[in-house]
Parts: sequence; C-alpha cells; structure tokens
Amino acid sequence: MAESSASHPRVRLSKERVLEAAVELADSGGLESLTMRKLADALEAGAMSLYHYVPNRDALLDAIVDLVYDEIEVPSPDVDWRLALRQRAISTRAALRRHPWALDVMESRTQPGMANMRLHNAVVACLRNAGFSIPDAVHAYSVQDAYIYGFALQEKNLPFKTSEEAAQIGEMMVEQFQHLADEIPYSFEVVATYVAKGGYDPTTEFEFGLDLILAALEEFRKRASHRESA
Amino acid sequence: MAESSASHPRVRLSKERVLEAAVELADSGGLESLTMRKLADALEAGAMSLYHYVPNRDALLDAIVDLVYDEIEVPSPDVDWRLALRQRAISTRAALRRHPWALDVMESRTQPGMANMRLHNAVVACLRNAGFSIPDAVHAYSVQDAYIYGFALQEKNLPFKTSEEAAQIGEMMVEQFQHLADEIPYSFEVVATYVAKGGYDPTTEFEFGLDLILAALEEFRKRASHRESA
DNA sequence: TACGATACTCGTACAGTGTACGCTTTGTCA
DNA sequence: TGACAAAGCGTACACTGTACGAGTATCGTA
Repeated sequence: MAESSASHPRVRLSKERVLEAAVELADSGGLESLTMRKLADALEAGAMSLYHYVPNRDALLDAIVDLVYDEIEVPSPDVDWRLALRQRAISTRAALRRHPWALDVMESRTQPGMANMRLHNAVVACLRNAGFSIPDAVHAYSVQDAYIYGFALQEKNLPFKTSEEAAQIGEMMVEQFQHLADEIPYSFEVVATYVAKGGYDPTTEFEFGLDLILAALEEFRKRASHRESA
Repeated sequence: MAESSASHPRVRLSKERVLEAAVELADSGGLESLTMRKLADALEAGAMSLYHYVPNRDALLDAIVDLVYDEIEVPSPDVDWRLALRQRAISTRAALRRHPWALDVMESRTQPGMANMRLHNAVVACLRNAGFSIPDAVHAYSVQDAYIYGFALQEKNLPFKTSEEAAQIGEMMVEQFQHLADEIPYSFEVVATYVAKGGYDPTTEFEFGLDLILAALEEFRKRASHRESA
C-alpha cells in the first residue's frame, strides 16, 4: 500500500524514458505544455534530474523531433519511385498529424538527427535510381518536401480534422462572417457552398496535390532522359 | 539640451508605432527577442503601456502577421491566371524572406486578419475566373499554398541565403560529415558534388517547383473543361 | 477659467519559465 | 567496509507575460 506511493521514483530514469514522456506530453498538450518541470512531474522526478540525460531543452526538442522522423516509412528501393515516394509522403503526413508540434520544432532545430538524415538519403537514392540527375533529384526532392511540410503546416492550423468536422465549422463560419460576404465574396462562396456542405476532405486534398506533383515530375523525368539520349 | 533626453517619450505611442516597432524587433532578432519589455524599451515606454494598444502578446503577433500579409501583392485579375498567381507566389516568398518569423506565428494564430482574407479572396477569384470549378479551385489553391509556405519553411531553416553562401556551407558540411559518407552516400554526394560547387540556388529551386505546379494545374484545368463541354 | 471625465502611462507584484550551482543519495567494485 | 562515480534534486536567479491599481495628461463642456 504505502509501497505504491510516489515517495520514490519506481523506475530509474533513462534517456529513452525521458524522450518518450516528452513526446507524450507534447502530443497531449502541445509544445508549450512541455516544460522541464511538467516533464519531471510526469516522470515523478525533480526537474533538474532531467539534465543528466539531456543538456538542455533545445536538445530535448531536437531529440524528440528525430523520434518523429524515425516513425516515417523509409521509401523502398524495390518498387517504382512514384509509388515509393507517394508512400513516404503519406507516411510523413501521418506522422505529423500524430505529432503536430514536431513542425514547430523543426523550424528552430539546430542539428539534423540521424533518422532525419537517413530518410533524406533514402529519398535521394530513390530519385537517383529512377534516373534523375543530381540537380534534377534536388529539384524533385525540394518540390515534394515543400509540398508535404507545407500541407502539414496548413493542416495543423485547421480547426478540423475530417470533412464532417469541416462541414460543421464551415456552417459556423458562414454565420460568423456573414458581414464580410460582400467584401470577400469568393472566399465566402467556397465556405458556404463547399466546405459547409462537407466537400472539403483533408486527405483527398493532400493526395490531389501529391499525385499532381508526382505525375508532373514523371513527365519531367521522361523529357530529361530523352534529351540525354539525343 | 535636456529637452532631447529620454526622460519622456518624444513621440506619442500609437498602435501603428507599436506594431511597426514589433516588426522591426522580430526582423532583427527573431520572435524570441520580441518580448513586451524589449518592445517597450525600443519605444522608450513602460512595458504596461503597450497593453493600451494591444490586448496581449498573442494579439500583437496576430496583428504583425497581418502586416506581413499586407506586403504581399494581390494577384491581378487582368492578366493570365498563371502569371498572376506566379507573381503572388514570388511576392509571398519575398515577404517571408524579409520576415522569417511570420511563418512561426502563422502556426499559432487564432483569427485570420483582414489582409490575409483579402489575399485569399483574390486568389480564389483568379482561379474561378480562369474557369476552375469550386472544388478544383480549392484543390489548386491548396497545392500552391502548401508549396509556397512549405518552401518558405525549408528556406527559413537553411543556414544560407544565396548559392555562394550555400557553396561555402556545403564545403564545411562535407568535412563535418565525412564520417557519414558511407552511411548516407546519396545525401553526401549531393552536398559534395552539387551544393558545395555552387549548384544550389534557392530562387532557381523555388521557381522550378512553382512552374512545375502551375503547368500541371493548367493541364488539369484544360482536361476538366473538356470533360465539362463533352 | 474650472471641473469632471476620459485616455494614457507605468510601478509593482506574481506565477511561471529554463537552468547554474552544489549538496545528498544510491550503486558498484576493491 | 571504504572509496569513488553516477544519479538525483533543492535552491536560487534572471527573465517572461500580464493583473491591478495608482498616477498624469488631455480635452469637452459649463
């Protein structure tokens, strides 16, 4: 009975446990709820104990961001490059939906982690093996990443996660912004006749853009290899 | 003589002055250097005086983000939609390069400002007038914005701004990551043979992806209008 | 000119943050 | 058992946003 009280930490601390708890805390309450003291509380430890496993808060953030990168499926070199990269894009979006705070941290990161670098390497490998030249591989990589992270950024700020929720919020927005219907008629029309009717689905939206870009890159690749063989 | 001392604020405070100073502070030192006390110091005022012009720090951030939106060229309805939207994309990137902190704030914003909404409206107008249906206009809008903001996000984190700086940093990275050459050969190759040689230019990169997407959207639009007339 | 109201300015205080410093406890091996 | 390192953490400090309320300047009206 008294044994089960929290007078002493039941389990030894460890870097893994610290990072894991940090991710959980950030997942549930956002980045601003991930303070050293709250993290220590969650681990039933003193705040300063954390500094035996992590040099400072910034390094902690870098570390948990790399854990998120580690959740992303590395593209397989054995299938068509479009399929492989489509899958890693979807996997990236999924990871960022699970851990929306990760995007904020990426902006202020200092050193890329190992999982991050491994993923980057695998994507470039995929493109190079598909026949992209080095400059073209960089171009192709850049468009895709910009799109994926940009979409995640927008999605993170949406007040809804599904098309049903979107419809609900859309209806509320129509009422709230009624007085602006004349000033921003096109935006208003989109919300009133499309979003509020359940037309907006984040996943559909994401895959539309993704497939548009992948198809355009495939066209580009074909043209480039023709030029080369001429 | 004594008149010119700072014992009293020389100019009255005003919302405009507060916001302007806030933008300057964030531009020069990043978001974390934009504290209420430092902002007040810059204005030679007491910290609490600011709260007569802005309800709290969050609202201040919302307000200066809308100032950034206001710097973005609204797409002209009088030219080809691709040209108009290309220009607004370039203008958006330029604004975000001038004010890199704006991206961070957009993530935590609460209410969209007027400049933001006007821009949104103008872009949708552009697409609708070019013949995009409402769902297609939303798709087209979504891809472009995701790309633009995603690119800006990546660019903000790069430790360089031009291809010359990129080459310098690239050389340093080659040395620093020599020990990883076997583990991430493809990434390493890109840095060693491309970035370090001055091949990477952010503007070229941005416009490659932008034009790829705009061309793909134009193809999409054509196909959609064919289907419609059939 | 005088008065009352209103707008503006800000000093103080408080709760919360990251973390430097140094002490105490625990674990390990000779 | 003694010695030493690793792990844990209490206290303190500088810095944050901002609530509260007291001051001052300005202005409209009588």
